[in-house]
Amino acid sequence: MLTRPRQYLLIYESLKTQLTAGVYPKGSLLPSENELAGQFQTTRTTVRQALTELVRDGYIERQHGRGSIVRSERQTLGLLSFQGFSEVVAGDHAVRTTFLKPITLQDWPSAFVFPLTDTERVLDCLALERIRYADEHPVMLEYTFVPNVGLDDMLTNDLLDGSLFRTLHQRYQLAIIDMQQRLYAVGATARQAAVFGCALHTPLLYMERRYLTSRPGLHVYSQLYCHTDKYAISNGL
Amino acid sequence: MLTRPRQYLLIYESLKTQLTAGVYPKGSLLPSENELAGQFQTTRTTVRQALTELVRDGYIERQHGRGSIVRSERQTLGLLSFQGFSEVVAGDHAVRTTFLKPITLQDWPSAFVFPLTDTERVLDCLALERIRYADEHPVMLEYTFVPNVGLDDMLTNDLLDGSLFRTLHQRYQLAIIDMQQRLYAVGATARQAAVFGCALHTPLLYMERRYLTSRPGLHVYSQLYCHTDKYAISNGL
DNA sequence: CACCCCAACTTGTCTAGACAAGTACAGGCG
DNA sequence: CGCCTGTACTTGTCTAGACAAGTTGGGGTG
Repeated sequence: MLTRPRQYLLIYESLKTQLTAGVYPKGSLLPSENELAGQFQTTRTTVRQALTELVRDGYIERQHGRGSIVRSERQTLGLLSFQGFSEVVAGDHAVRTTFLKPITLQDWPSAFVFPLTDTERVLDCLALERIRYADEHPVMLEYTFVPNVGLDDMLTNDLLDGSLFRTLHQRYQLAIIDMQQRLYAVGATARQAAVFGCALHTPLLYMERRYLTSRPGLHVYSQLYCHTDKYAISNGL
Repeated sequence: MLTRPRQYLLIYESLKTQLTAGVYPKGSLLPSENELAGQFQTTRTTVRQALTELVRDGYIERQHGRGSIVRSERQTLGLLSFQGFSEVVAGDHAVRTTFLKPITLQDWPSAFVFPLTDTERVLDCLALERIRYADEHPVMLEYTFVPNVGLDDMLTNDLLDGSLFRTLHQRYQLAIIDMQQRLYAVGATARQAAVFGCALHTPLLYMERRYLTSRPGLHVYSQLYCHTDKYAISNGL
């Protein structure tokens, strides 16, 4: 009564598993149809059926004469993608970051808007307060909190290329793998109006972001206020 | 130098012409694959390639053991979840959607905020105007534009489970694989204030979103206004 | 009449090839 | 050095079958 397993689905599932596991980097090529046919002991037709499904699902693209190109490493990533500040302000603008105050080592804020994990609660945290400029206009006010897992010397060393995420990744092996956020529109407070040079109650974009890292139970948290009159917050659009 | 005409495209065009001319009544069956192979002096494989294209374009459905059915009405099923509205409003809330006006088939808006691809420019578009409610409070005003790739019967058929993305994927093989967006905070206009029942100039979150699909050069576009006083816009946080 | 079973027909899956057409790269030529 | 060209490799199209599996309808049986 068992239904015969369909080969092209087996191949499809196998490749999909590898793709979501990140076995093939984005932009790289899958093995050719002939190679796959050999690996799975079947014909090119059947392999092509599996590859067609992967195209339909958006995992790969195909290019005549070239091969099957991996389109995304992890289809499971959320829709709201995360990027650094320089990729986030729409268009080609000169971006710059200043610190409102030096990085501090402190307790987690009381009444923190994010729930902490048990791992994080027993640690103190690094706090960053930064202003981001596009073409010398202040566009973003960012408060960032990082659990202090041996990051003490970040207090004295500069960030690599000015990038927090690059520093965490290259110097501390903490990779950012996903991001969750809540979005609000709010009216500017007096302090924010002063920073952005705008009127009181000007609509600001307010984001609460939790970045998931490669270490379970460890996150980077950010609260961001954005002045979007001149510059949108974007990801690739 | 003439490129050899591709047989499956000839068959595809021939059938499409007959379908749009109403040669086959809705709900009736096309000639079987073997009959078509005979008519076009080719093999079943080639005929199947043409029929597969017609399914992708939404002209026909296929039923194992029965035949190729000319599209008319459709049933509801399936549970593929994509990041839709219900997952996007933070927390556990009863969500509901209403249409401000019926879905229309129209030209692309003049001065459209999104640049169109060549593929899209030659098509007309489906326009949706929807209000989203959380716990019976209006929280989102959404204008969506979909290039009309054989989606005409979306004008008369309901969305599967009320979900546009689910409908596009299951009924039209259009998978949403990525999203790009620009975010702004803006003050509510009179019209928006009326929809949300808020004061004029209340800060609203305004998003311009481009959804990439599994078909190159085809996108779904949305402009969204969100009232975030009571409900944040979130993804998983 | 109601029911079941079987035959004929349909689409789905798969094989084992062939040739066309696009791509990448090394090697030779100017 | 720059350019072209040939070759190996890739995907795209197509043939001529085979068997599996789902649907339909007719005929026989109770």
